[in-house]
Amino acid sequence: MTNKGQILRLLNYKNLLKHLQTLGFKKVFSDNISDTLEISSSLVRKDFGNFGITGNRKGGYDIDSILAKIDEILGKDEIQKVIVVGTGRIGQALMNYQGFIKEGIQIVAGFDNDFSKVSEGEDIPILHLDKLPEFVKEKNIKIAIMCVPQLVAKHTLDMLANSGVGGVLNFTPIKFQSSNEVTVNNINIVHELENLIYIVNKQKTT
Amino acid sequence: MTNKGQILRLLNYKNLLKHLQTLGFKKVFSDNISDTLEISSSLVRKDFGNFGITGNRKGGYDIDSILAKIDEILGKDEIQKVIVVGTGRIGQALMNYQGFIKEGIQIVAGFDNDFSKVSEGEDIPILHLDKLPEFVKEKNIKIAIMCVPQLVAKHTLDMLANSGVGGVLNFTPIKFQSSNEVTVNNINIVHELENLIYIVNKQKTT
DNA sequence: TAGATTGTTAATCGATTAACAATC
DNA sequence: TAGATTGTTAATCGATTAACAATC
Repeated sequence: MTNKGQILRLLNYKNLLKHLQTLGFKKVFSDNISDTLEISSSLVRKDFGNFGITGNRKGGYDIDSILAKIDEILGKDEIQKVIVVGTGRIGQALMNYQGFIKEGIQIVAGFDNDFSKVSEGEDIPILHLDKLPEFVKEKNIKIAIMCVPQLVAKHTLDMLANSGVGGVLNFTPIKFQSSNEVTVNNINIVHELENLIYIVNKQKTT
Repeated sequence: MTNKGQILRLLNYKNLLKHLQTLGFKKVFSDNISDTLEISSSLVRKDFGNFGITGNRKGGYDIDSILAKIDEILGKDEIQKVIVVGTGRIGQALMNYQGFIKEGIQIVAGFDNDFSKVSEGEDIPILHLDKLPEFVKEKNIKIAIMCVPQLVAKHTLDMLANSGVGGVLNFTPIKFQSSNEVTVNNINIVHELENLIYIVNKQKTT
């Protein structure tokens, strides 16, 4: 019932509706949403239907109710603890990214193989990789962001899976498949950029 | 003819084939590729067909030829100059990311609104945002990575489009639509993480 | 009521896969 | 030749959209 893009779409609905809320709107029609997000109003209504969000014929949907329902669907009742593995530039940038906390995501620690990076006293401590399995088990960590060098990516992923992490957001250039133990979502920044370059160059020649 | 995921798939083929090349392989069958990448061999052959990559019945495909062809398709003959707009933690991490250059992508400058960030003498200079339009025109920049705060994202995108940039890789949380002037590819890290959290939490309860 | 919007079913669309003839 | 793989067409699949009855 839930297809791949549906949750990402739900998050877009959420962003838009929160914006409308700050503008003082109470009600919204599927048409309003479809105009802004450039998808059909049918899809908006279908998504809402799939997730049990109901409206009033003629009256549209109540923004507060949708937002409450979306948060319920996403399980926003408790803070999600996330670790960052690999504290190079990108890892550190993500550790300190300010956009997570208001979505209920808390980066609780970084991990690195390099002892000189270790700094246990900080707000968000950086611990040595050796301590990862114990930390994950003790704190019941389910989600990790992986920003390690390509060469150790496979090994790191295995370590995460063996420690009980269930989901990994993978920023390394290696594309991993999800397994029974661990769901991997791959973000390949170089590929995204190359794809964009391709599109732009094609446009130029058309 | 070229559909949305096709170029990203081509980049995955490239990665795999380069790996096979280092292992000493000369030939590859569509079956080999499909096994590793978890797509059907039909799709591999169809992609190759669409891009004019031909093989030999029985003999498979020649790895060197495919790689040459892929680079040709991607337009890898000249270095792509890219700028980074917004030099916060993520912007700076991307400016210094080592993975770009071997794919022919060169970050030529960063831009920031904050004068204290400006440092023109560096390897990759950070210039003030005011100098962006002139820089883009002079150096004929077509691609920008945008990592500015949400509040100035819209304004920055407009500035980029007006300056002649044709493609923007957008890391801000605001989802922009592509227009006639500028193609925008959005990467929303928070949404990717929330999506992953959703998947992992659902698995747990199933 | 008349008009407008939801909820839902059927139609469409596009991407992927299966199947198989051609052929090396 | 016999066997295996490409190249390509037809079938399938899933997601999105169109359409419209129900109804506020």
